[in-house]
Amino acid sequence: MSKKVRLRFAPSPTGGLHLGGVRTVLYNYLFARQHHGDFILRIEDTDQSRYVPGAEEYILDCLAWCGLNPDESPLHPGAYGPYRQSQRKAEGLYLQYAQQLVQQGHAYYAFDTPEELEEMRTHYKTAENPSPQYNHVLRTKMKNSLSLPAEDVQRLLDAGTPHVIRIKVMPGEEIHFTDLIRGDVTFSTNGVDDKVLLKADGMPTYHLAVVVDDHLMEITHAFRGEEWLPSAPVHILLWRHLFGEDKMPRWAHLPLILKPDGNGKLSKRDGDRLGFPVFAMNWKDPNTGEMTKGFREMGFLPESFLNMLAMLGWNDGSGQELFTIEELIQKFSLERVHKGGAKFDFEKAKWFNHEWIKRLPVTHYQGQVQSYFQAAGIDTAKPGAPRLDSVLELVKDRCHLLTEFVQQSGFFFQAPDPATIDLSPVRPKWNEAKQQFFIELLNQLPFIKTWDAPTLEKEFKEMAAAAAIKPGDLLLPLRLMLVGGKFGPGVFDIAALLGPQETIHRIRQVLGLLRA
RNA sequence: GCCGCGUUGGUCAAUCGGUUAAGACGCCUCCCUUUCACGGAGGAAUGAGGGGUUCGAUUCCCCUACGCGGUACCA
Repeated sequence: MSKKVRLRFAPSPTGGLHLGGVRTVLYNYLFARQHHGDFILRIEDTDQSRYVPGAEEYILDCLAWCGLNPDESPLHPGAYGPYRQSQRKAEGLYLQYAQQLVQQGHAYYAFDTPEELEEMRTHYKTAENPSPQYNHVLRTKMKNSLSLPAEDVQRLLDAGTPHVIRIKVMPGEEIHFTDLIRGDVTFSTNGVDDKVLLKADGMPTYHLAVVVDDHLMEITHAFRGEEWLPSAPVHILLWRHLFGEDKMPRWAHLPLILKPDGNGKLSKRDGDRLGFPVFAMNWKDPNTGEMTKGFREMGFLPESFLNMLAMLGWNDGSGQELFTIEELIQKFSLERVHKGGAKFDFEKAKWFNHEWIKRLPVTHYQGQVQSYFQAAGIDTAKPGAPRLDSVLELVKDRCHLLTEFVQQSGFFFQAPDPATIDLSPVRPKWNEAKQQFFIELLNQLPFIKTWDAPTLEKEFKEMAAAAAIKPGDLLLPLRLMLVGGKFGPGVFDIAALLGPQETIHRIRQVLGLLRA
């Protein structure tokens, strides 16, 4: 009987949730669900200097919006708590393992101050080696329990001298592991430095924490961004010394999401610069007060957001691009995840959203659209107004973003101001015959027995024929009267939803202007 | 610099040694629509370079180039 599959997403609460982070969550979630396992959220708040209030709650909110709710989290603890590393540190979880490593001879105390480290780096920096590492050769020249006499070390320790614990990496060894996406990856320990495991403030670094916590939480599979690949050997060494390499979770290093122009990781700045969101939801930096737009507020459906992210680095090989979350759970496979990074394409993202707007029932997103109307000061519920769902149904084909419903259908609820309508497209060709036609139309409209689009169209065309005017010459004026612009669904569909009273009212208003 | 990982159209990408190298987004043309879209039909556009291996390489191997990531008491 194999162990239950358990995966974790371990963000540090330092700001908005990046779309790459959401994709990592998604892949975690899909894999966990597919294997009937657990998906865990663990907060990596080991850097107190980067603590941002509200960030953790924000991450939870983003996951909730996406529907990627963890089975265990700080809010819903399971049997493996606590789920914040700061709390785990308070329980002394990390210190004991760090000390165990020192006792085993796999780690050591280092007393170098930040200034001394800085000095070392500038001192040993050369053209060939711009970033000297605290490693097996340099550690002999530094202040640590390997270079200092035992008595000195004990004295420093007794005096409470600030110190860190570093891993002791032995040179000349090949470390390799099998990445679930990349296959065999090999490193030489010669290039691995003596990473700090436990900081002077007693907090573990990511390196120690991720290993200890993954073990204690019985994580079986660990997905993370490709930027972590270079530190994998440190984690493997730690696993070997602490818990046994065979107990280590299977690693998968996900490809990066790149900026659309040029190269490099997609950053919040790229979004600002190019005009698209990078965070899942609006994020307001509590320190600067700066607000960064999110996909949700930009008018994205969680269904399309996830679908789009899933396809950024993965496909099922069939050419299918539209997937429900259930289909993704069923079909997702790490073997089909790309190795190379993918440039983010906002146009394609909007296409996904458009597809989902079309395929989902409008009632599914009516609430959110309603809030956009509200924000625009448009009351969709005033007496006599068309039903919002009918309106949305009619215009959804032309909306890529939920926010576009306002521009596309606002006129249903708020009559265009006749004074501001641009009548120039019809004015030059306006004549007495047309004027008469609309006067006659106004007279006939109240007598239409069945107020629906087909009937209206039939009546309208019959009248046009009787007046010997091409219907085409009358449609644009009618559209301008009802809509206020050259856009929107079929005019008769619009009139049908508007109802007789409002239709007549709008025609009359503008007709008066055209006569002048 | 060093280490690691990558590299099929503008972008996302299929192909797991033999194909006219799919499909999608975007772009262009046409049709539909007496608005704008949707939809439909077409079109332009791709294997970084060089060596091997092989009857045959986009596919396997090596080198080069390029890109990215890492090289913190940040994650």
